[in-house]
Amino acid sequence: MIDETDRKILRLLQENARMTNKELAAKLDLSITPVYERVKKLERKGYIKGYSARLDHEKIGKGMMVFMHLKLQVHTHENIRHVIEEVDHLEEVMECYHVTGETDYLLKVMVKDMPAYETFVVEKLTKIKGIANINSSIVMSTVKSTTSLDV
Amino acid sequence: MIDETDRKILRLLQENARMTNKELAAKLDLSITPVYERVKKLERKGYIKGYSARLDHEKIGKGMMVFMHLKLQVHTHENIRHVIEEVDHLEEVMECYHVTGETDYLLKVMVKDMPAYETFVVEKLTKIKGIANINSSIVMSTVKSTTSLDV
DNA sequence: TATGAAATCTGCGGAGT
DNA sequence: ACTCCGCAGATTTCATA
Repeated sequence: MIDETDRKILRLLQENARMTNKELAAKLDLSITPVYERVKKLERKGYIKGYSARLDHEKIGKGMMVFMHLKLQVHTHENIRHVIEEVDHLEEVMECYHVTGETDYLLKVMVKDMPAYETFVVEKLTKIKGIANINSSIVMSTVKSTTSLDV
Repeated sequence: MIDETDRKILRLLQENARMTNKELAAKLDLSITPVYERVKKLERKGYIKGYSARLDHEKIGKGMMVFMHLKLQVHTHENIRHVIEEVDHLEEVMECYHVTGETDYLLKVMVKDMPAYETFVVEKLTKIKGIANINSSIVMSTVKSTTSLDV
């Protein structure tokens, strides 16, 4: 199990994954060695799965975000497996979840702009066999977006 | 503008933000100095917004994810501002978008489990004035989840 | 906790395009 | 002017006691 000090480390590394052990130690009022060992332990035990750079979507040409609700035609094991496999390969699909409710799957899609979105839908998504229905919610603005969980 | 070398750096840092300049240099067939300068430039120009540790949701007690579609009662400027402000403060809300379609806002919510989810809905979300309707999609499984954009 | 060697970071001078 | 390289002092990492 992890204690409050570990949780503080996780909080700080969520905000800035490149913070040095020295900086962490200063904020936690510890010496460098125990911090170093705690971070290694958190990585080893899988609490920390990795470290990512957060990029500016607009600047790198992914200014458009769309949430797409997919409904399957038939819920056979084979059809589900096929759709999942195809969706998984699409680079525009950042996230895909099997959800409860009206629809079966929820996709977060990121593309450059509206023409790119149309191409994605026409050339890729609708070519996948087994999808009965697509309902899209285009993101007009981001009210909140964080990757930092409340540890 | 950024070139192919910069894009490679972005790709690599999206996968592992803690990669050293030495490692980056080896993969890019460059010496350490230009890599160092390019990374600093990408940070300075805002292509890189920061670095985050990716945590294991289950392990840190956020095993349940729910997408919530909110519809507002009235779309006055004042009501919108109020709802946005309240939602922004909720630690369970990881993301909130203003979207097109049937509903007004889409929220990604992360909580420990079903009781925690119920508490969140009853004690926090439904106490916000101005929300007419909530439609929830509970995540049963994650088919795909990546933070790495196709740079 | 503290020490110290190894690795890495980081800024500068300089060369090539 | 831009991007590269190598050098060297400062800083950080990480094993050891």
